Order: sequence, then C-alpha cells, then structure tokens
Amino acid sequence: MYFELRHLRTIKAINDAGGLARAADQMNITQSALSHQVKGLEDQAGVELFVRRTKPLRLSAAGMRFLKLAERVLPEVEALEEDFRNLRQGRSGRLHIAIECHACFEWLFPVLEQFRRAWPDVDVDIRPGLAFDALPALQREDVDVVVSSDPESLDGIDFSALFDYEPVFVASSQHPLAAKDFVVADDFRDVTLITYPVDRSRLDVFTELLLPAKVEPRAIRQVELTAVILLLVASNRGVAILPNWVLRDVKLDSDYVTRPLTKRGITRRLYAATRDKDTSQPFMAYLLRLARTEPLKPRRMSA
Amino acid sequence: MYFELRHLRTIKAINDAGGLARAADQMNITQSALSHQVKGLEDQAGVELFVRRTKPLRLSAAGMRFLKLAERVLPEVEALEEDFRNLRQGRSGRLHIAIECHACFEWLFPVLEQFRRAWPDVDVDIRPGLAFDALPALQREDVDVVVSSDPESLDGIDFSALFDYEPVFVASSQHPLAAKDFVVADDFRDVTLITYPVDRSRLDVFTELLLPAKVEPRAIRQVELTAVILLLVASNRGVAILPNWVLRDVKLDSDYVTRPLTKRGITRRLYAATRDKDTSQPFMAYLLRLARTEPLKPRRMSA
DNA sequence: GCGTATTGTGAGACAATTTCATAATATTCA
DNA sequence: TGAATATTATGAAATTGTCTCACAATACGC
Repeated sequence: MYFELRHLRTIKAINDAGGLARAADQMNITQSALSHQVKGLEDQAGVELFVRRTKPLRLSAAGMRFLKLAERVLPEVEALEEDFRNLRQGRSGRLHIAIECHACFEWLFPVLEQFRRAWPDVDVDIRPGLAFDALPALQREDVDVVVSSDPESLDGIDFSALFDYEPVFVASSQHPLAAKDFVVADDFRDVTLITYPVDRSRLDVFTELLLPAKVEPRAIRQVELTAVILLLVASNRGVAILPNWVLRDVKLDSDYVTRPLTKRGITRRLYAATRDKDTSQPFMAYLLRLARTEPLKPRRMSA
Repeated sequence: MYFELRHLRTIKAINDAGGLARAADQMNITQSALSHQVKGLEDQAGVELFVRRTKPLRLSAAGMRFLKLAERVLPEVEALEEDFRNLRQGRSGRLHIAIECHACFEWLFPVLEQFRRAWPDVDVDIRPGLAFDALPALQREDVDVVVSSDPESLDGIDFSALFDYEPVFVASSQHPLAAKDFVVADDFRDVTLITYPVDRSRLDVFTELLLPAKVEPRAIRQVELTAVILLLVASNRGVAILPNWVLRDVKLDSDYVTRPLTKRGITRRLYAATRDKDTSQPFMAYLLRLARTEPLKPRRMSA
C-alpha cells in the first residue's frame, strides 16, 4: 500500500471541485485519467474512498480521513517548495556560523542582529561547539561560515579578510605592569594570566608571544565570559590579552589599563571562511560587508 | 516543481542508511535507480540536496530541510495506512449516529460507553443535528447509523429491530389524571403537555394518539432535557409522554405516576438503520447486539 | 422517459522509473 | 603512494505506470 502526494492532491481537488470531472479540468488532465487514478488509489488503500450512489461522487467516511491528511500535509509541502524557490533566488538560505575565536561573540551579535532585519528568511545561528575542525564542518555543510584568524588554502573554501585587530594587554591600573608603556613576553613570568577555556593554539597570547619566547606564566585561570574576565582584571586578580574591539566600549572605565604587546604592538587579521559557491550569494555578500564595517563603528560607552 | 512522497522516503532512507548504496539496498531497488531519482529530484527542486565532496554523500543544508519535512509527514502517512489496514480488517471505522428520537440519548450513552471499551479504534459520535433527513445522510455516508422508529424500504439500507418500548403517560401524583388506570386522547384537552422541541410528526403522542383523535391539548410547552421534563411534571406544571425506558430508573420516586396510553397501552418498536454493506461489519454487529440488550438491563435507581 | 451531466473501462500512446553494464571518483589500507 | 575497495554517476534498453481517446454505463433533472 503506497500513497503518493499525487493521491492527496487528487482527493483534495475532487473534494474542492465537487466532482471528478470538474477536478480533472482544474488539474489539466482528462476525467478518464482521474477515474483511473482513483480506481488505482482505492485498490491500493483497499478501502472505498468515495460514495458512488449519487452522481457527483462524494467522499466516504474513509475518504474524509484521507482528505484530512491531505489538508494537513499539502500546505507543508508547498511551504518547502516556496522555500526552495526563495533559495534559488537567494532570498532564503542558512547561515550557521562557527567561531574559532571566543571573543568574537562581542562583535558578531550586533552584526547578526542587523543581518536578521535585512534577510528575515535566512536561518541564522551561531555554533560555538564546533570550534574544533570548523573547516571540515564547513566543507561538509554542517556550517556555512567559519570566523577564524588562520587562513588555510583549502579546496572550495574562500577566506575573506574582515578587519585587523590588535591583541592588547589588559591589567588593573594597580598592577605593576601598568607602569610600562608596553609589555613583552618576559613580563608574563610573574603574572596570573586569565584566558578563555580553549586550547593554547587558539589563543593569540601563546601563538604570537609566549610560545615563540618559551615563556610560561606563573598561573593560568580559564574564564568563559568576556565580562567576567574584565571584572577579574579590574579587581587585579590577573591580567589578560584581549582583542582591542572588546575593550572599545569600556575604555573610559579607568579600573584597568591597556598596553600594546611588544613595543610595536601585534596586529592580526580576522577572516570569514565560506564555501566558494556561497561566497557571492547575495545574503552572504551582505553579511561579509556588514562584518567588515560594523565592528569598527563607534559604540556607546558602558555605564 | 513537484515533490512526491517517494522523494521524501528516498531522502529519509539515504539519511538513515548513511549513503545512497545502502539506502538502495534497504528500499529493494538498485543503487542506479536511486542515483537517477536523486538527480531528478535535485533538478526539480533546483537546489543541491546533497554534498558530494565526501564519498558516502551527505545531506546539504537544503537537504536537511527536506529531511525535516519527511520526518514530519511520513509518520502521518503511515498512520493513515495503518488506519486503512485496520479498516479492512474491521478493527477501525467510523460510527456516527443520527438519532431521530430525542429521548434516545438516555439509553444510547451507556451503550456507546460500553462500545468504546470494546472498539477503541472506532471513531464514535452522536449527531443530533441531523434528525431531519437522517436517512439520505446515511446513504451519503454523512452518518453511519440512524436510530428511528419508522422503518422505510430504502435501497441499500437495512433496518434492524432493536427493542420494543411503550410511550407512557407521566403526571404528578397530584394531577387529576393520576386517578385513572389509563389515559385516552380525550383526557388531553385540558392539560399542559410537555414535549421535546421537535416536530409533531416525530412525537409518539401525536402520531399515535392525538392526531388520529383530532385532539389538541390546552397548552404545549417544549423542553429540551429529559431531566427537566421530569422535574416539571413532578411539580405538576404539566404532563408528558415519555418512552418507558426513560422512567425505568426513577420509577420508585413517588412524585409522579405513569399510566398506559389507552386501555391496552401502545407499543412501538425502535430500529437502527445502517447501510447494508456495513451491517455485517464486526463492530456494527457488536453495536446492534449491545443496543438490543443494554437498554433492557435493570439499572441502579436514582437517589 | 429523454436529454444531459457525470463516471467507468479498455486499448494504445506516451512518460517515468528501473535495471544492467560500466565509468568515474573517493576512501582505505598496505 | 598505489592497489583494492567502496561509493556514486551515466547511458541505453526494458519495464512499469500514467494519460489520452473513444465510447459504454449510470445517475440526475425536467
């Protein structure tokens, strides 16, 4: 017993049109074809779907059940068809973003907030869980964008530069190192370093400064939330390295100071990785444009 | 762009089996056929449903939407198929009952209560609205049983006798007519008659007694609920004619008395009309058996 | 009843799906 | 890396299913 959507469409059409002949007209097929089809369907179901005592035939009790199913299912199917039409025209789609850098929440949220207004039909999500192996996940279409500062040459993957940022040293204004104009690797031997709870290979402090200099901080404390890191730093429980954009909106707060890493400062660049076939999609282009400009805009200062 | 359930089944199978070849096996079809089908489906949709970078191919973002639809829709379709299988075996079905006689609620409810326990998959309902034209509705499969006391010879309709009943006169024990051993038509000239709010042609008092004798009661009051009729009768606001089964469970209550109509009493017979093709259905036969015995069983007396 | 509207049926035309055989491509493991 | 294996793709032929055409059968309305 195998039903098809065709059958659901038929039942609904016959019910709507109030008869087999009219329904056939409406579906642009012969009345004969419909008659055959109904016969086949009733054979399949093993149940009489129509009452044939009267002349425009009517749905039987069993037929009514079939109709109910049709009226629940067909709209859903049509919604998907509409969805795909939009997808072809680039109006809808999926935008699941994996972020490798933990602090990126800070600028990504406002970006997505603005994005949603422009592309309401796009299914937006952030998936922090995939920090590992984000690029394979991108190739597998588990996600659609990966934000990363380490571009790789990968088949079918585009890396678009977003903006430059500077990992800066943050410490309490009471901290001894606050007296310096800039900090260097050796300065970390005697500090408690507060970091995000991720592998060292994904922390700028280590990759850019401490690992090359083979310096190990006195202690490391891992904290999830950026706001909490800043809180701990302000109360002089440790120091941190954070991207400058994080500090933008709290700079006037004088509980802590920021200093460059090394005399010249360190500059890094953030990239968005996308599948090349998606890169030029309208909504993807829109996101990239937004992500390039939004984080650099001035923002209101925190209280 | 036309989707079919076949496509939903395919997507689901490929996802479940984790690959096209395994899915083909599982569906008892060649791998080639599935490949062709998927190609056709993607052409239809105009959207890539699978990621083909890797070897066991995987669903793309768009494919996932398709899968979601499949997982919502397919169980519903299978439920209907199961429903039809039951229907063929007579385990499920519909039992919508039209009652012409207003008082039939009284014995029908307990009957259906018991029926439901034995046939939980049958869709039971009472449709009092259809009192008019109930038999055409039966032919049209708008209902499945009609309870009536006026059998007609109709094509495709069976009338099964249920039980005999006696329309009896009910009056307050204070009422003058309570003194008589039986009542006749002429006795009604000076009484207020309480009836159900239906046409006279469906009230036994009129069809069996008053119309033939051309007697008109002094006043008629129409009341919907049997319990209310009894209440009014008990407080001597009028008299009524009710089927004896209604009075069975309140007989010992001495506020009112019952008397036969005419010296010999009047006997009527109740029938269940069904479509002949349904009459021998197991659950229909069960209902008829129940309806023949249940109303005659002794019931607990009311308080 | 008779004309009209509606549904049913069989044979052939047409379209879609499946199979078979085989190529192309990815993955695995030595 | 390269051979062996697993997986998917493709084209042509066979098969199956669906539709059309012509007409028979049946119900409806006046």
